[in-house]
Amino acid sequence: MSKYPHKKVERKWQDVWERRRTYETDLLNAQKPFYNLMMFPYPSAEGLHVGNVYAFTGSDIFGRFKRMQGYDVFEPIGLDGFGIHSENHALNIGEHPIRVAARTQKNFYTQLKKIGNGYNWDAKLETYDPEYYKWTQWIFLQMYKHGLAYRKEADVNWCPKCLTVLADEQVISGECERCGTKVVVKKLKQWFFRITKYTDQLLEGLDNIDWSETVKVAQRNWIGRSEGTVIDFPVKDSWERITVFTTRPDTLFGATYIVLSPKHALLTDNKLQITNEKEVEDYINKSKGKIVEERTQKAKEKTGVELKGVKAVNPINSAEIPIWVADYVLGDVGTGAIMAVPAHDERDWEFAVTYGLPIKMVISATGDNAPKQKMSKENMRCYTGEGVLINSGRFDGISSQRARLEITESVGGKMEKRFHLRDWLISRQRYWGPPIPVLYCKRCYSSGGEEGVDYTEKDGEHYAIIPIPEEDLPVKLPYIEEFRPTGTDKAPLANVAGFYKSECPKCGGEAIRETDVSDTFLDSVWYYIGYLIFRNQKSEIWHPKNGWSGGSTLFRKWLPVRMYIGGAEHAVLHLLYTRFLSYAFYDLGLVHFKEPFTVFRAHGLLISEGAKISKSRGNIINPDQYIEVYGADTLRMYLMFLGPFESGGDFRDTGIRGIARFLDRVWQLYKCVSNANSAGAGDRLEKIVHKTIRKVTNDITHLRYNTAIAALMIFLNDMERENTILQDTYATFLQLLAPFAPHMCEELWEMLGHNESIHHSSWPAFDEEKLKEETFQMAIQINGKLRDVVTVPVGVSESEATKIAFSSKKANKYLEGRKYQRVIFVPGRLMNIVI
RNA sequence: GGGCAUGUGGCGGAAUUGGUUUACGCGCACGACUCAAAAUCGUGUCCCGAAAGGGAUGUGGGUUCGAAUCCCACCAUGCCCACCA
Repeated sequence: MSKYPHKKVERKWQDVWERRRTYETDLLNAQKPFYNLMMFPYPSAEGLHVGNVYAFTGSDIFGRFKRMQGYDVFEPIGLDGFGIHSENHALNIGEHPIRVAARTQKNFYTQLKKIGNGYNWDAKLETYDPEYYKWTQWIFLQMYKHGLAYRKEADVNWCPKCLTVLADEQVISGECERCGTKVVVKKLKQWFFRITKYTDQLLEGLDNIDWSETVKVAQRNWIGRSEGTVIDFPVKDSWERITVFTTRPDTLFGATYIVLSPKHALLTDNKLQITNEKEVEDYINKSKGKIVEERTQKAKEKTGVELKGVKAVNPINSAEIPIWVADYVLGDVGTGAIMAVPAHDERDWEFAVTYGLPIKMVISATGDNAPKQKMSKENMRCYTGEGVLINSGRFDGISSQRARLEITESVGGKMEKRFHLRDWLISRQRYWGPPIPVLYCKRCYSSGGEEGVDYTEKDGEHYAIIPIPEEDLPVKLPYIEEFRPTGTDKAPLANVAGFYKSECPKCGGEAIRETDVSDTFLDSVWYYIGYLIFRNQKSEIWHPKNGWSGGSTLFRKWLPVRMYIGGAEHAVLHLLYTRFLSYAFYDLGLVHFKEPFTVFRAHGLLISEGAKISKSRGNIINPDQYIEVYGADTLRMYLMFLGPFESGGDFRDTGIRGIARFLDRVWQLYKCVSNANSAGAGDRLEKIVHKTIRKVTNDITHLRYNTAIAALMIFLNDMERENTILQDTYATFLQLLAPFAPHMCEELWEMLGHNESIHHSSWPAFDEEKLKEETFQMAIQINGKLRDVVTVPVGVSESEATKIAFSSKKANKYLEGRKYQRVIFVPGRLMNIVI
């Protein structure tokens, strides 16, 4: 047989699979549904990179395995093509996003087909398809109608390069997640989703889902639960009081001053009647313009201004302490005000040192935390740990922990849980997204007072918010030539009169449309449901005016997703938002489950030559060239062989030859296959067959593809040592290899005379009985060191094993006739003589 | 600064979860085939040592008959988050 002709074989089967609809699933009549989902990609200019191939292949192997185990596998694919990412790319190359999308879509699907994954192409979707985003808009309306979407003015993150607001989750270390530009704060009216209503549920739900632990931890951290106390500090000679939140009420005696955030409500209209109003106002204005990064930079010196002519009173000891305003205190964390305890908080320490404010130690470190030398003024440092109270009046000597409760109680404080998670800002002042489906009507505002209608202010005028009626969806994104961001806080659509001028569906009067579009992550919160809807979109039941009522049978059969595979970088973006929406859908009676993904596994990161794959490093790897030279099967297997799927791998193309060699040997072995089908007694390969079935089955189940492939290599090595191979043995081998190398195995399977696809054959079963060995290699150790290895019968007794061990020449050399203290016998494994 | 990982040959990585360290593959060396090369096949390949033997899982300690695996400290690398009161 000549060399394996990968091009011919792969093209042949890709065509046949498509023609025979090998991987399409009858969603309504499936008996054993298994929804195998992979995160759909953002399309980019270069098309698929090898990292995508890595992720998709790992997911596809699992799906193929489940299919062979008898499940009806639903494995859909689509494109997450709406959003800033795609639009920025279009801007970069100076082409309209609609045209870019059309081109990349074609390219992507062609590439995806060449990898040979078993997708349900019938169900494919693109988020920029109006048939898709009419549902994205419908979801917005459901959220709005149930009070989960609202419009409010807030300090928001603004990216000066992308010229749009960003969600908190999209700001990384003060920089825009997409373009790396430093983010500034702006006060704008924006649309939010009320994710904070689900804080507790989202946190608790994590305990009951089978997800990669790293992602759960990331979500817990992002939700950021902290327990503390809310304490009121009265303002001297005033009715006002300053409420602070602290996790360390035990340090209350050490509070030597109060700090208000520049955004604190008490600072407006000089409510505190301070004497240096002008100075404070200047400071507030200055801090407003600061970019987020400048303010959060740890090294950055802290600044602030004292509020003159006013003092706060520490409720525990009636000490009068100064009040400051400083932008190291954030307006949207806690209560926007803190009690500063410089002796026990690093930020307060830094600030107190800068401005010469008093520092009072109230916690003394104990035990292991205790300082080696006695603290003096000179070597004094801030201590943030726990300890015993000092300088705290009647609380002296008690532990931090106890003091938290007792001090809280004695000042009438309230224990409270606080969370870092804040509502999700979903409006974007961009073009390439689904228009938010609401109208603003002036006349409905004037007629006023109607129940269930919200009012808002826009450009200084008052309007009623009128949701677009469901039957009018989608609100189509119009094609406009001038799609560039405007540079103001308005979206490009705000310049398109033909779009925003509209008629109020309620009163028939003039109304204007919302011109912002929604965040990309809203497109992807429901796509796993979208695949089911899309598959059936021709039916009349699938119209937004009917909601999802037509889906209950389908939803119950297929959801939640049984296996979801994707990147861990979406832990607090896509994965948290999706859980949130799913909880909301449940409450709105739209779905029957709360958690959307029963199992989620984060695949590892594929790196190249030790570095993260990125355009700037110039180490992008295009899979096409490898598919061209070696074939898709080889590339698939090579990627999976690099290391455990969940830890990623380093792509060095030297190793790919090894896999190419392996597959070619599998191909060559075909000529050694005998016509005989059933094993005679004493088939030397019987044991390895069953061993490999067990190993590969177990490894695929746990996504340990690298060791599954190693086991198949061992199997091949053993087969090659024989002159002839039984047909059954070879067929079993092909079945085990099929999820990894689907094209070649299909071809050889057909050559063996099968008419049905190998991918619909049943996964081989192993027989425990056939795995039983008669003897094993027993290790003989002396004091835990290996001295000899002997072959002994499997059921050997301890006394027999002891006899055998002591008769070992090698072992005896070390015993030198000495008496042993005892022996440790591990059945089936070893004998350890302790001397 | 916080959280989470990881550290085993020249390299990617195995190790029945506390029991024979280095499976499988790459690379390398030698050999076969060839006029030659490539491809392919075969043999070998943790380190020191002529051998007997000894030493090795980032470093140092501990628990144990026995530790890559468990505990403590330190070092290094990677990822995520970060003025969260």
